Amino acid sequence: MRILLLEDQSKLLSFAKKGLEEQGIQVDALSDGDEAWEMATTVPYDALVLDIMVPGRDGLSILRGLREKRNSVPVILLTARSTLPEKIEGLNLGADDYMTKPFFVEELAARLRTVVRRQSGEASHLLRVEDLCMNLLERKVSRAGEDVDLSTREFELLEHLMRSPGRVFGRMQIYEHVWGYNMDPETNLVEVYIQRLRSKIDKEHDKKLIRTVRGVGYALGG
Amino acid sequence: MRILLLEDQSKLLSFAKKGLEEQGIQVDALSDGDEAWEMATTVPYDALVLDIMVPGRDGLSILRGLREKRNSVPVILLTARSTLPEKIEGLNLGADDYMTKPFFVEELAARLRTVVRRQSGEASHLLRVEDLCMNLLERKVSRAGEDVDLSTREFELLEHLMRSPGRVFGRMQIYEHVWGYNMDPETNLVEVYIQRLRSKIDKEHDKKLIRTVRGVGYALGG
DNA sequence: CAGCTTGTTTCCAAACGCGTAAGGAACGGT
DNA sequence: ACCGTTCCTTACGCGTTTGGAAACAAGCTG
Repeated sequence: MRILLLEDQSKLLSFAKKGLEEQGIQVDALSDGDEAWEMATTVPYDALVLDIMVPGRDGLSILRGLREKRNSVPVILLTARSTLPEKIEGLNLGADDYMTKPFFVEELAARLRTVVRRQSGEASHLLRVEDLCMNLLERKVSRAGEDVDLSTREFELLEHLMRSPGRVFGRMQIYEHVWGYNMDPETNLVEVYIQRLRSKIDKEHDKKLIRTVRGVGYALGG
Repeated sequence: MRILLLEDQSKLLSFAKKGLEEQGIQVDALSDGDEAWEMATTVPYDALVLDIMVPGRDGLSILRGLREKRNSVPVILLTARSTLPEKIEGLNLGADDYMTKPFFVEELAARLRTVVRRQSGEASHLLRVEDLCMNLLERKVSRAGEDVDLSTREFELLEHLMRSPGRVFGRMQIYEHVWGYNMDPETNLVEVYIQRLRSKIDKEHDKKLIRTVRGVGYALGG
């Protein structure tokens, strides 16, 4: 698999390149948007990973340009943790997934693989676990066909759980992904949000989707 | 998996310990280098995570000492973001990896697994002995297809037994791995938990998986 | 068989982890 | 600036888990 990686923080760039290559993914690492556009339009990559904010042409612009040219190469966007609205814009433009920085290289690799694998299939920005559906593009969630509305945090927490159905996540792990890593280990925020999710998702259904694993954490389905 | 974690910032220490333990990694957390040296040279850890700057013996010194003693335990060094030269020195001394602070506990866990796997060829997140299955990621156990639920300790004990099917473990050995080192040798906790496991796993099945070896200890299957 | 050692089972109090409610701070829209 | 929503913290009750101990059963040995 060969991909293009566009990211202007040189440290992150080289780190990610190295990490991906260890996992057998060929990486062309660039830090300039114009060069990236040049490459993306001439080399047949299996996927692109684009930071939204870079010098030269930015990631969104490149994505837009490619889609206008009917180029359907899978694209994963990188955004800073704060910029939420752009996520949606990116997905509307035809991005296949996004990641917030900082991220785990392992996870990026995993998402690259899924995004490339399903290239031939369909259902890009849809997550489903049993009768629970999440549409990343519209940022909507439904259980058994009925719409459920969630706050931003609730949504992100659920998204994280839905990305690996059945897998148990520890609280710290959830913190790190959903909130960021400077969290007070004594708080019980995760419990609070799990309870809110439950009240919206599991409360009026027979089958409970959110599972507690005492002393460890939570999992969805399975 | 059992590791030693040396780090002097108490907050980070407790945070990381908690996070790693959520992922099924047993952690002896220390903040003093001399103690760490003491432990590292007496307990057979699967890996060490050493901060470079700590009171007492520092991380690099411990690493150097171990390698001089031909001890090849995997070591991951922790460094402040700034200190670049020391990274190189650490790797030259035989460290297996390093991480800059601050870091995601999850990533540390991932690297620990890689580093340990590299060392001893460990496998997937699925353990199976006869018709008994354990899924480490989902933290679920089933016997003959039926789910069994276990408390944390029970799970850890079973995991330990399942990692070496057929092998007989002495009580002390089980203590050390499942509970930790500072245990009262007069108690019969292991027996109690073996009994609890049996009642959940062997009780209603013809074939008993947990075997007692009189005067020695217990084994699973075989 | 009697006595000793070793393992099994039962019981209980204390500690712990989780769920939940309530209140205040911060945010966002009008 | 106001109001409603979202976010985070704190605190408490409850059920489970845990570790310890002690009674009980099963093997060995002389």
